[in-house]
Amino acid sequence: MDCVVFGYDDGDLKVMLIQRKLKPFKGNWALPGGSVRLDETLDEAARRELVEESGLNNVYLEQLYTVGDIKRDPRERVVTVAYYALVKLVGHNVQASTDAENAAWFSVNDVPKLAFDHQRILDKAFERLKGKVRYEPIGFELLPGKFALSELQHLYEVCLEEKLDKRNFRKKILGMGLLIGTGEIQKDVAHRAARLYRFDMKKYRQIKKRGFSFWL
Amino acid sequence: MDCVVFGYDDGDLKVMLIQRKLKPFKGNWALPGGSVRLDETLDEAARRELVEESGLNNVYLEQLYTVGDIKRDPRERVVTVAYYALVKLVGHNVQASTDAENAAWFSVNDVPKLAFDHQRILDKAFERLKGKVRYEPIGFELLPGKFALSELQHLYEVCLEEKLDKRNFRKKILGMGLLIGTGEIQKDVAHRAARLYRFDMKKYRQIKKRGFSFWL
DNA sequence: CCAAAAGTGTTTCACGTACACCCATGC
DNA sequence: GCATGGGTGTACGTGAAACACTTTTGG
Repeated sequence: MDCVVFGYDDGDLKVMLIQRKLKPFKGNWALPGGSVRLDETLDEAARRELVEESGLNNVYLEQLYTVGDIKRDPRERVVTVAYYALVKLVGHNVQASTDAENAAWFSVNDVPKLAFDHQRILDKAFERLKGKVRYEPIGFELLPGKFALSELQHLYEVCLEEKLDKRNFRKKILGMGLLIGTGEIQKDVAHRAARLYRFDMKKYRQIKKRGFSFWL
Repeated sequence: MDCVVFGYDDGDLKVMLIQRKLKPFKGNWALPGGSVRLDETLDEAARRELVEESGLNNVYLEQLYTVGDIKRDPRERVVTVAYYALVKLVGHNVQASTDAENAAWFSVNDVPKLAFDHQRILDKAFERLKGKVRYEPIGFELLPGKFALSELQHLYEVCLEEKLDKRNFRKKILGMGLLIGTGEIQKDVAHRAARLYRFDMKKYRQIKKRGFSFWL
C-alpha cells in the first residue's frame, strides 16, 4: 500500500515524501507506504500508515489505482494499492517528519527522482485530483476551514493548471450557495483583508441527494 | 482478480456471469475471475481470464477498483483487483459458456443474487461506465463496427439511464465529425433501413492530442 | 395502406466568457 | 501616498434543450 499525500501551502500544491533508509533505493525519496495487515482492510491500512508516518488523522482519503508490474520492486513481486490523501496543511501544523524517518514536503512540480515506480503513481494521483476537483468539492479538503475566495481560486488554478477569471470564479462558486460567510476577515495581511468563508458540507450533501451537481 | 464483462445486445446492457461449481457459494452466480500468477501483471491476468472464460480477445479492459474487506471470502483473506471489460456481443458471436463452467449473460437490471461481494463490484462497474461513457468514446466498444445512429443512441440511453432527444443527439454526435458514413444501410429490418456509420478512432486520437474532448 | 422507425431545423433560453475600474488597508 | 490585493456588473455569443412532421420501407 502506498499513499500520495497532497497538501496546499504557500500557494503551492505539495506532496509528502519519505527518504528511504533501506535498500533498495536507499537514500531516494519515495511515497509513504507499508504492508497491509491480515486483520485490516485496505482503507484501514492506508489510514494507519498516514497516522504513523505523518501524524495525520481524519483526512480525505481515496483509493487510486493498483499497480502490479512484475519487476516494479527489484527484490520480489509486490503488488501495491495506491491511495491519495488530501490534507489541510495550514493550521493543522503537520509534522511531516516523524521518529526515525526523514520526511518532507515537495512542490508537485519539483519532485526529486523517486524510488520504484512512484513517479508514475504520483502522476496518476495528480491527474485524478485534476479531474475530480471539478466535479466534487474536494478542493476544500486542502484548505483550512475558513478561507478567502482568492485562496480557493488559486488552489483551483494550481490543481487545474490553468488561470481562472476572478469575477467568473466568484460568480460561479458563490452562485452555488455552498459557501457561508463567517463574518471574519483575514488578519496580518499587508493589504485589504479578504472575507473568510467556509464550505457548507451539510447543505452540499442535502442538495446532492436531490440531484445537484457541483461543477466548476 | 475479478472482471465485470459488459455486453450490449437486444437493446439491453448485459453482464456475463459464471455459475460456481465449488464451495463457498456453490451454485450461485459470480463474476468471472481467478488468481494473478507471479509472472504476469494485473492487466495480463485480466486478459487471460477473459480468454479462458469467454474466449474473448482484444476487448476494452480497464481497472476498476481493489476490494480488500477482511471477510469478503469466508475461507481466508482475499484481496481482489476488479476490472471491467466492454465487448462487442453482436457479430463477434461470443460463446459465453466454455468447457466445464456454466456461463450466461444477464441484463444488468435483472441479475440474480451474486456470490461474495460481487454485486457491489458490479454496481461500481456500472457507475463507472455510466460516468465514463459521457467523456470518453467507450460506448463504441459495445457496438459492432458498423451501427445505426438509433442503436448508438439507445446504447447511450441504457448506459446513462435517461432518455435522449433524437435530433439533439444526432446533431451533437455528427457535429463532432467522428462518425463516418459507410454508405451501407441496415438489412432485414421491417421498416425503413437506417444508414450505418463507424467510429473514426484514428481521427479521434489525433484531435484528442490537440485538445479536443469528447462530450455527450 | 398501415405500422415502424429514419431523418430533418428552428427557436428559445441559460450559461460561459470576456473584460476594467474603484476600494480598503498596511506600511 | 502608494503598493497590494479585494471586490464588483454587463454585454455578447455559444451551445443546450424543447419541439413535430415528412419520408421510406416491409409486410
